[in-house]
Amino acid sequence: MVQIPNTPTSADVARLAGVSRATVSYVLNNTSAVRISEPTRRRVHEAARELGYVPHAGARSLRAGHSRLVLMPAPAIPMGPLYNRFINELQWALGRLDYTVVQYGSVGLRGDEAARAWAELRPVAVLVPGAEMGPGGVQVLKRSGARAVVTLGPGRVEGAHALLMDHAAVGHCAGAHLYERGRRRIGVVLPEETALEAYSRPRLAGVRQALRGTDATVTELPLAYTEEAAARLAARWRESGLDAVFAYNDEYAMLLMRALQDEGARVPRDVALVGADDLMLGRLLRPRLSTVHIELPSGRDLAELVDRAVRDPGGEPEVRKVLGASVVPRESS
Amino acid sequence: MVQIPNTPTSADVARLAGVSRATVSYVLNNTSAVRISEPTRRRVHEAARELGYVPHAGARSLRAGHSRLVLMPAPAIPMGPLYNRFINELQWALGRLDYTVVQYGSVGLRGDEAARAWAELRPVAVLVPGAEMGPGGVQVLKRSGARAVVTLGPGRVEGAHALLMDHAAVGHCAGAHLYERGRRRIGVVLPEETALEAYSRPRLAGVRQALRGTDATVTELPLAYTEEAAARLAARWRESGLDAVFAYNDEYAMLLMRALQDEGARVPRDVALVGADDLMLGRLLRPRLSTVHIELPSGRDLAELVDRAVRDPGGEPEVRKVLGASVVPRESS
DNA sequence: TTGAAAGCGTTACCAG
DNA sequence: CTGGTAACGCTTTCAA
Repeated sequence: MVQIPNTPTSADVARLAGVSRATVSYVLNNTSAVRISEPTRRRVHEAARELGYVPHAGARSLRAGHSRLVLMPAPAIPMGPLYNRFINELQWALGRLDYTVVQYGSVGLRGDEAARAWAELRPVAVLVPGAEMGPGGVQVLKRSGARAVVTLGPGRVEGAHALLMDHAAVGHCAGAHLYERGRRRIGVVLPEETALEAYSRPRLAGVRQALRGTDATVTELPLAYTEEAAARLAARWRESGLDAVFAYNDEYAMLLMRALQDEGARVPRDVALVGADDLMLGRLLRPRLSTVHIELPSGRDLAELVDRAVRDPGGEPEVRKVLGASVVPRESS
Repeated sequence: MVQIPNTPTSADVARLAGVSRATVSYVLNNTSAVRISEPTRRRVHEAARELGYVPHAGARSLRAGHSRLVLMPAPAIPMGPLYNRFINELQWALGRLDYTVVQYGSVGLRGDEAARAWAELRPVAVLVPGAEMGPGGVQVLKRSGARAVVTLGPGRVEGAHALLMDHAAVGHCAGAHLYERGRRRIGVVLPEETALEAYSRPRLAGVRQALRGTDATVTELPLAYTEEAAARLAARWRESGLDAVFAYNDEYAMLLMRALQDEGARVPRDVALVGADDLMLGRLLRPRLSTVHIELPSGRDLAELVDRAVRDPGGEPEVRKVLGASVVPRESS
């Protein structure tokens, strides 16, 4: 007998086990309201295994009126090992709570167009990193059944829970640290990649805030992530008169440190340098790179927040500050 | 009149527009087989916009018998900027072909258990990076309606298309290069993180293959990604008698180079060093780090392969070698 | 050109 | 304890 490779349904399982579809559902979902005899259970499980039966998530959520799907737009730019660990932890924790976590590539869609695409999947919750969603988007998602929308980013959005990742704190740390070290003419590297502006602007603002009311000055230093750009920036060094730089993150800091050293600048004597993200590689430079260590929330905590929000969709949107920043002084500052 | 925030269905749109559900479907899907009057189309679109109607992907695919969902398990470990760009390009290209691409966190599931979880979403195609899926998994996916399963990894799996990313080629390059440079006692760094074994083993094998039949020797150098581990390895340097190292990738190479230099070893005079991945940061070291540049396939090509496979599910599984590797000699070798 | 109805795979209710 | 049945939202014949 040739197996037709049609997708087996619960009806097929029922037929093979000699029971009704309802019974199959009861057995496979361990429905506690109904008691099924042990032999029957065994027959059903056996049949399901034999056919390679896999339930149809779409049909299930159609029937149930809601899914267990948690949608998380994938950030277009790689966010570094730290953020990656956070995401993995979150996925794991949500998995433990029996949610299905899925990352949706948001490339090419923008604004509320993206929200509509996501809404088609009828997620029960949506986690939005960055600042790419407006109130309209939240509206669309909630209207289509999302019981919780959580933003992970610099600001809050009407109707959504917010995990405030205030990158100004990162800049603030760095600025205060450099001031303490006696630096007064401070440059701040701004990556030219526009996708990073959502983070670089707040970090710059943080530096400014830390130095407000002091005699220190802040200079913006736009920089593309290439050796040539770094060399050009370093060449203008002496005339700029800066005595310190906060370099957005460790990668830009490493790039700039090299270029400065090639120009003959002594780090930290002539110019202090601070990065951010606490990458392993920063420790390999000579001098070792000072950096701002960033603390993300634990994935378990966020998973709990999501779960609570899903269970109580009416509750007030929760707003929580979650980004910890602290200077790790090493040798470059 | 208070809007009940129930998610609007096509029936609601039909009611508001004063037409039948069928008409709504025709209009919103631009069905060419049926001609709908312009005023009606307008009324339907208007009603849909007003209600914020978003179609239910699950219901649609239930009816259609298949989805437009392409599933891609997200690798548990960050794969670097190169791989990231490849993924983004792929998503964009598949999006152009009207597929919905989704990354499924595979954390905590393993083997065919994962395949079953994926199958619940009834994807029309599955792209599996790494070597985590066996023939059983492919079977499960195909049985549940997947028209194409494509593996991106070192080997091929029965029943699946394969984009062979032969990391032995990376090691081969490096080995041949070091031999050409006159090195004969060659160490190969093997990261201790087990998740990387799928790549480090083939790279080691490639080095071995490049040196087979020569007078050169190959020594395995297990190394954890910490400064201490690197220092320990470097301390055993003199006695080991090695004159070259292929360091798995640029990050491990940078770590080791630093440790070796701190031990007083001169690079490349005493020991040549080659990394892989061609990271920007490798250029910042002194000496500049030699590396193996890896060329991934274009996302557009893969998107086309997927599309073809979906349209012709019966076709022979396609097997294609797609990983280009070439040495970028700089100053460390 | 439009409408009625069937059916995709599930599960929950209600009879037996 | 088990089975029939209806309903979830959508598309697609078929009939008007």
